[in-house]
Amino acid sequence: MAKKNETKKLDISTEAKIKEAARKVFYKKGFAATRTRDIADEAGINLALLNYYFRSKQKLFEIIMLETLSGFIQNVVILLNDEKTTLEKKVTEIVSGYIDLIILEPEIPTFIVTEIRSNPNLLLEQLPIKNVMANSIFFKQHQKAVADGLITEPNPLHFLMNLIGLIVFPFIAKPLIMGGSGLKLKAFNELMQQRKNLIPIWIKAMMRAK
Amino acid sequence: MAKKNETKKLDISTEAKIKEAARKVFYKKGFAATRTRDIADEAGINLALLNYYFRSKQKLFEIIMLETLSGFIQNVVILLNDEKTTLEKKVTEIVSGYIDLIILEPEIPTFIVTEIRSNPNLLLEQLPIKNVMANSIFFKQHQKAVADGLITEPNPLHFLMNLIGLIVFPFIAKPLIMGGSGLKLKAFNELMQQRKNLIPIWIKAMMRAK
DNA sequence: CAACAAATTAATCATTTGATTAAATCAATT
DNA sequence: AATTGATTTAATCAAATGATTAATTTGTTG
Repeated sequence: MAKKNETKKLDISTEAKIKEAARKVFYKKGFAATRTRDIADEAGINLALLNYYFRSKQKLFEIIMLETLSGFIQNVVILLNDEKTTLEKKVTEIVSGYIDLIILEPEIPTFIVTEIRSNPNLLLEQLPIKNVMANSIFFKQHQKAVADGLITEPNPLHFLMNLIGLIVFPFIAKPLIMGGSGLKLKAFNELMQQRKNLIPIWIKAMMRAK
Repeated sequence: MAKKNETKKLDISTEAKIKEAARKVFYKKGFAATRTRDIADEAGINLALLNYYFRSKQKLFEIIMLETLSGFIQNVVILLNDEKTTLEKKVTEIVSGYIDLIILEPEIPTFIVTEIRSNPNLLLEQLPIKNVMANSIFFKQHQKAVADGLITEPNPLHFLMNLIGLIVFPFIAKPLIMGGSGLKLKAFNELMQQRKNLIPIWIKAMMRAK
């Protein structure tokens, strides 16, 4: 076998081409509906090369899935563990960061939702979100805000579900929203941009409600 | 051909058995990952009977999908067009109705999201949500509440996205939430039950925020 | 019961699809 | 140029899969 670094340029070029094609097709259609031939065509390579570089459709998928999941979730985990930011600041950063990210890659949320359904265990146990979350700065700050009477609902899961839901749900329901309202893509995205300002205001109001 | 009513009992029995099995498997795995043999096994019938009664996997799927979609969406459309209820009452009814419904059939939201991705046009154009929505009582009530200064954000789409998102998102993200928090199903459902009371309070607070 | 249509089954088909193989090409090294 | 190993291709395989067919069973009607 050739050592990777001796032919790195070419390796990266072909291997990366396949990976990018796979990402695109998997994002759009999901694992079950994706044909390895679709990926090969999208990448402009011979079908056998896919198996040459990645052994199987499943293996290739797992690479894409793991990269996507960790990129998407670790993002928020890091922000939630920032000691230097207030709870309020965390909210605005998460909202703004996620909305921008999802507008760039709009298929990711639905991709994650769809594929985790088929295999909840495998993928979730790879990522140590459980421990990281339980000891997060966010949880401590939330707890304190509850103690100080600034937040009514004591369960931080509601806070998180609401925050992420308000951000992500419109993208997941995008086809329904666009179809049901007649909005075009540009108008939809403008609506999402508005939410960068609106969601933090809403969250603040919700959490104080009783 | 025998007329349907002459052998109705048996027809319904077998045909319905297949449909119920199809619903179950499609809900769980989605169209692409479902094998007609899975459905046949689940229904306890011979594979050929599926095609005998429904002509093809696609046709059978479309029946299930249409029933599911209209059941799920028409539900809210009707509530939104009730002249006799206030905006506030509409919120509590939608929240309560949907959460109960989804706890009974937890795979529906993800099923809809997944399958509309593969075919946004076909299915949405079958349902006349566009017209019904634009002229809904809800829209008028919302408009009035904005004029009266009771609601800050004038776009009713934000209202709807927030309401439905707060209800539905936790179910869509259920595997992630349960995996990330360690909650068991029963605890998760209790959390959802809490939200029947919480969401209306939150919505009210959000809509008045500025 | 005879006759006929409907319902059901077992067997099979044709395609699709993920994967492999063997040969060909390319690129670097001597 | 010859050698060697990595990369790429065309052809093909075997299994899976949606669908059909032909025969059998069941049920109804005259």
